[in-house]
Amino acid sequence: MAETVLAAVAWPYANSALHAGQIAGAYLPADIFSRYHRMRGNRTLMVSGSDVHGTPVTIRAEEEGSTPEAVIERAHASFLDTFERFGISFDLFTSTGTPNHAEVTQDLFLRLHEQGHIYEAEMTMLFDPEAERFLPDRYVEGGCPYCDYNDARGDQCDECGRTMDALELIAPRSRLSDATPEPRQTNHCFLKLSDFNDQLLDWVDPQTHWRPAVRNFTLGLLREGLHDRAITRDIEWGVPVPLDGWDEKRIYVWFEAVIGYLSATKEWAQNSGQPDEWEAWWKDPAARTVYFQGKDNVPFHTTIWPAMLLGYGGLNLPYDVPANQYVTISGSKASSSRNWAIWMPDYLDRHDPDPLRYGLTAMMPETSDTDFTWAEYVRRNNDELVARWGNLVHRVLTLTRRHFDARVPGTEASPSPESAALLARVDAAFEEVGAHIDGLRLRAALQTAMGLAQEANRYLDERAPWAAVREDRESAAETLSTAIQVIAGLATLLQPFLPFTSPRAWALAGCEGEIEAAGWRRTPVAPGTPLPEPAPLFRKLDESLIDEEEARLGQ
RNA sequence: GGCAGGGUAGCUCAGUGGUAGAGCAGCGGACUCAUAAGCCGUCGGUCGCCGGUUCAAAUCCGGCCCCUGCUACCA
Repeated sequence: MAETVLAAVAWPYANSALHAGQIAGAYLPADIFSRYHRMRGNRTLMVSGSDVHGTPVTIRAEEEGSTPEAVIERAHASFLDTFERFGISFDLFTSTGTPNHAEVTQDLFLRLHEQGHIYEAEMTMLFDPEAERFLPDRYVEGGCPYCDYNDARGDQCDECGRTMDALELIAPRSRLSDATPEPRQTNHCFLKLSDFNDQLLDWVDPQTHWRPAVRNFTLGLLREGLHDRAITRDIEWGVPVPLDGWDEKRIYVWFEAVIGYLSATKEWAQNSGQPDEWEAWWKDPAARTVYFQGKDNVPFHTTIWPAMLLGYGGLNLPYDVPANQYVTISGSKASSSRNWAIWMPDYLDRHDPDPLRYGLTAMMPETSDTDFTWAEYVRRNNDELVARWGNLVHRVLTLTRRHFDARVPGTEASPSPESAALLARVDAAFEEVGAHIDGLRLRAALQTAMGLAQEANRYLDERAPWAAVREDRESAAETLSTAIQVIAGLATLLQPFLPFTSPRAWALAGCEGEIEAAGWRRTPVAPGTPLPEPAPLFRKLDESLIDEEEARLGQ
């Protein structure tokens, strides 16, 4: 029976391009997962969008003498371009700036307000008298109250690592104007998270299929007890608060952005001409909603968003939040300010998408941080993609072309035991790889598929069709025909991971039509099928690339 | 400080009670269809340290050391 699956992917903040860490953390796993489920014939929807509100966008616009709209338009276009060129197959990548999103957000806000889960209260915030605006904690700097560091940020001291309240800073100053911020009382709406603490504990505790790090961390938060949080701000750039007398304030981004999963589904349904279709993912209890995130986003998706959903009522809670750990680059944490990152637009201008998709999947940080190095990237490309998989395809097809007139060889002989065994292994791999992908064990899934390429190479060496063709043409025909079937199967198994090169391998093996439409199964290729001229699937990379790319880091 | 993850062959890592594994690097071999790729064999580890449970521990328990991340009213 077909399943219903929603891949809800992190909303990137619209003030810079995407880097490889974000891709490995959320977009690539979501894409592999979604491609697999589509091929399986499941009702699959993958959505996300640009997170466009909040202070950083406004300030960026001011620095550039531009407008928030211009800043986010540029970022949004960059995201779309990256997804297109890297093969991240969203069904909808929208933005939190749409009228639909504002509508859905306000509906949710009002319902929670009516139910008493949102209340109003005074709070103290720091106000910059020169810039005439309230300041987020990180826009205030000053002396750290715990150590003697003088340039601590209002949320955390970079020197000693302690977190603090911005009001604790010694001699605070605004990062916008250098003025001394003054504490001011201001009225805000608070989400009563404490209402949901017990319900959330009861819900999270049995989620044993969650990754241990995600579940344990969430249980820790809940056992400490959730604090109510202000969900409005004194800013102009954001979704208006749908209450009388609140014209000067906006709904705060972290409350609003997570609602994007729901509003994006609704937008997709409207676009598809069936406005009620969104309910398939949000109201059918059998539907699975999977939230792809980096580990820094776990609290929002395992406590705050579920609390909002519980308060609203009638909508599905997350099925899983397979948050990934971080990818470090050559041993150091990625950093925009130090330009220590692999920027996707930059990468895609110089390299092919599949080798990076492969490399990131093979080292995906599913349980702990992992380190990306260009040396490992080149090695995986040359040893695994070129030598193991690409070469398997190439050697089989060139042999067939030379000795069997570029057609899938026909054979009278019944398959040898080795051939039957190999085909059976490929067929069995569909369940095995599928189960790994469905369980978000993507490294294991890819390893299983690539292990078959190695088996196929071993099979070829044992059968030696290049020698057999001289004394036992039937045997060579049978071997090559089998190898072509195996290649067709492997192309399908690898399609979720390598969507650019797998269709080419599929076509080289004589398959016709769309690989994804053929479904999650091995497609047989009939004897006599003409084969196209073989061309390498991957380019072997020169070692000099390592030094060139490393030299770019930190520049 | 608290919490979490990790410390296994030169390198990157898999392995959660029963004679230590993979890939790469090194060495050797047979082969020669292929982007000199592929295949086979081999070298190589007191599984962070100490103690405990057990017939049996990398695997369970306790303590300690080291690394990384998180610690949410940043987005």
